[in-house]
Amino acid sequence: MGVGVATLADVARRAGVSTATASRIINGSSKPVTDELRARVLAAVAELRYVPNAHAQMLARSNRNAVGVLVHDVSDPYFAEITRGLQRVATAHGRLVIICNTFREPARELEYIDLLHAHQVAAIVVAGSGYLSSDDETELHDRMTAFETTGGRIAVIGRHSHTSDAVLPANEEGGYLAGAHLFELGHTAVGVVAGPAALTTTADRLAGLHRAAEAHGRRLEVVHADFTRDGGEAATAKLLAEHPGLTAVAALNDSMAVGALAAMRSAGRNLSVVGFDDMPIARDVTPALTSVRLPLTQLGERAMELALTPPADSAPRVEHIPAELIRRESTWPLTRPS
Amino acid sequence: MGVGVATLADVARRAGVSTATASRIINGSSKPVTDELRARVLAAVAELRYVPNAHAQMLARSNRNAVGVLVHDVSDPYFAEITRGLQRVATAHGRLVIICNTFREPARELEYIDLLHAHQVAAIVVAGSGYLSSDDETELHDRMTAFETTGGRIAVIGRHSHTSDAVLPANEEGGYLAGAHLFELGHTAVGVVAGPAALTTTADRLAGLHRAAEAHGRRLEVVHADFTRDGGEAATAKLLAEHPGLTAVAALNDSMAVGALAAMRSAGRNLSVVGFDDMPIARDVTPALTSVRLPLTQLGERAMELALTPPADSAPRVEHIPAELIRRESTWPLTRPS
DNA sequence: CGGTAACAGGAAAGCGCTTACCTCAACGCT
DNA sequence: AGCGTTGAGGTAAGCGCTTTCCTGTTACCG
Repeated sequence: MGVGVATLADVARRAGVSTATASRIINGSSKPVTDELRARVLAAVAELRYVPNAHAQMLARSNRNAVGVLVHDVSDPYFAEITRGLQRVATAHGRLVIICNTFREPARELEYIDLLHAHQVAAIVVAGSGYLSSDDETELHDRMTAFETTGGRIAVIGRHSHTSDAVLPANEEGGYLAGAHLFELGHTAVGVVAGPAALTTTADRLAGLHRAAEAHGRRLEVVHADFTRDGGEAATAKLLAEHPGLTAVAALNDSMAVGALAAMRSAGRNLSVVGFDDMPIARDVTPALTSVRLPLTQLGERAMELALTPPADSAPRVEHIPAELIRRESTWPLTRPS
Repeated sequence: MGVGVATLADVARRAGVSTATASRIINGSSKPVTDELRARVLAAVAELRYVPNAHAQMLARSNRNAVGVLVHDVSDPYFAEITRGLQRVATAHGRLVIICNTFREPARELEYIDLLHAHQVAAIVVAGSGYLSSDDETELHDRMTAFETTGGRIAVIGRHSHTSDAVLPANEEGGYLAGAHLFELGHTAVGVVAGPAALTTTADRLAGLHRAAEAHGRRLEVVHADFTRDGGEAATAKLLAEHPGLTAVAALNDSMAVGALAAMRSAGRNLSVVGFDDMPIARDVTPALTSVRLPLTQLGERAMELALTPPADSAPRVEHIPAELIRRESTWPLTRPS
């Protein structure tokens, strides 16, 4: 057993057939072959522990069978959930999924787009908020179209695009739902624990919140921080200190909401809080979080479906995924003792 | 711009040079080239938006530059954390990471091992508990050695292996820590919310718990369920119903511990509970979970380090990663009103 | 029984790169 | 002047597969 990998030629030689025949048998081609030879080749494959070189295969038959996925961080429950949906349908289509974590660094996004392009993936799904405006964003757009002109398909999730298929969660509407809920409970002084200002997700959710505020003739106190638990804790602490009169806060995602709960606990305060995304953790904290649910898995599924389905015509397809308010125990009418 | 992808030959033609020269320039080979030609080639690359075909490259220069990772499910916080560590060091070594979710299905593990093998990855890291005994396990072992004889390297995390490098979390010791903690607090009737009995992780942690029980002359009531929050809730409900005298429970991971908290809440009971893994959620539930901490990220880092470092000699290397008990508010002395 | 169609299998041309080897010219040396 | 060097670039042989022809058999038909 030499150090070299066994090749098709080795198998063919051992079975006393041509590489053509060996290839046909191994791939279950439609060409008819005697059982005799089939057996010999299969035996050789087993004995040599032959595993075909995927790169050579890709090169020879120039079909693309993998799909790439760009997410900020699969470890983040938000993206984990989306990724689950992506994987499900990709696997159902027999595609291999290559996941790339960009950690919200535009440079990494560019790098990965090229890398996936180089690997001849059939499609790329870009999940996650884009930036409101930046050179990187247009550069990214460039690379994406370059990929598309080679026959690759692109679908984006929660990122505005005028050229690619997109599936958009109802961030603005969800923000409105959260705001309306709080105002209808009678709260008049509400704070917002927002994510990074440059992200479109933050902007969209905030817009919905502001629309609700205007509809009720109120205004919001907004503090920005990272979309993390600790970010939420810090932002809430700041809100509590600077605006003691607040009776409710809206967090732009559940991680931040959990942080908000922690901040309130340390401050000995007890405001209503509404989260966003309805992550699994929402029902396990105390009080259980009222939250705006986004069907994340479905978001992923739809996106992958778009990416894998050839477009009917050239116009980019857009799908909107609705949001829904899930009421739990973290919000209550203003009259209740705070 | 035809539908076909631009190739090196296209670039060379457009720049009026040979493909050899083009290749050298693009890859920054050491061979000297006039600035004139370099400029022409680079211009052609830009104009054609040329991106080299990774498969052709892999085939030509037969070096392996990617590494594969097999995990049960990246969405699971436990594996997400490990994966983070794996990625960090892989990226530091300039390797591309291919993540494969096996969803604890042995068949999928086999499939992915072959797939990674076919893709000529430099190494494979298998993360996650193996099965106490099964045909699949030996079959898996077979494929792994097949991969290794072709020059690939393998490292496993938390899975016993006599042939590959391994990094082992202190599951048994951690179990002992959890048990000892409870017994030292005076509890005498403790239940265990365990994961699937067939997993080595369950077996190891349970072994530690039993060792602690014996050391204190006690016995444990064990119920098995899935390693999930819902599994933990169900198992705890069962425990509560069948053994009303229990005053404490040890959950074999934090997800189950969270489920245990939920079950106790619905049952109106209030026992001490100790979790395992010290996931981020541990500090955000009420009461905050006492838990056995395993440095998961480090586990991943060490494993990738082993996988990427050629072994000094042929003997498999084994690293042990210690566990530590983190005390929070979910455990208390028996004397306190339950 | 000659002719043809269906069959089994092989030869070889790529797929898009990298790289060992070769060529050609200009240069410097004795 | 003759010759070995060196510099700059090209030629072409693969890397390991797939697949399109192409060849030699065998079976079947009138």
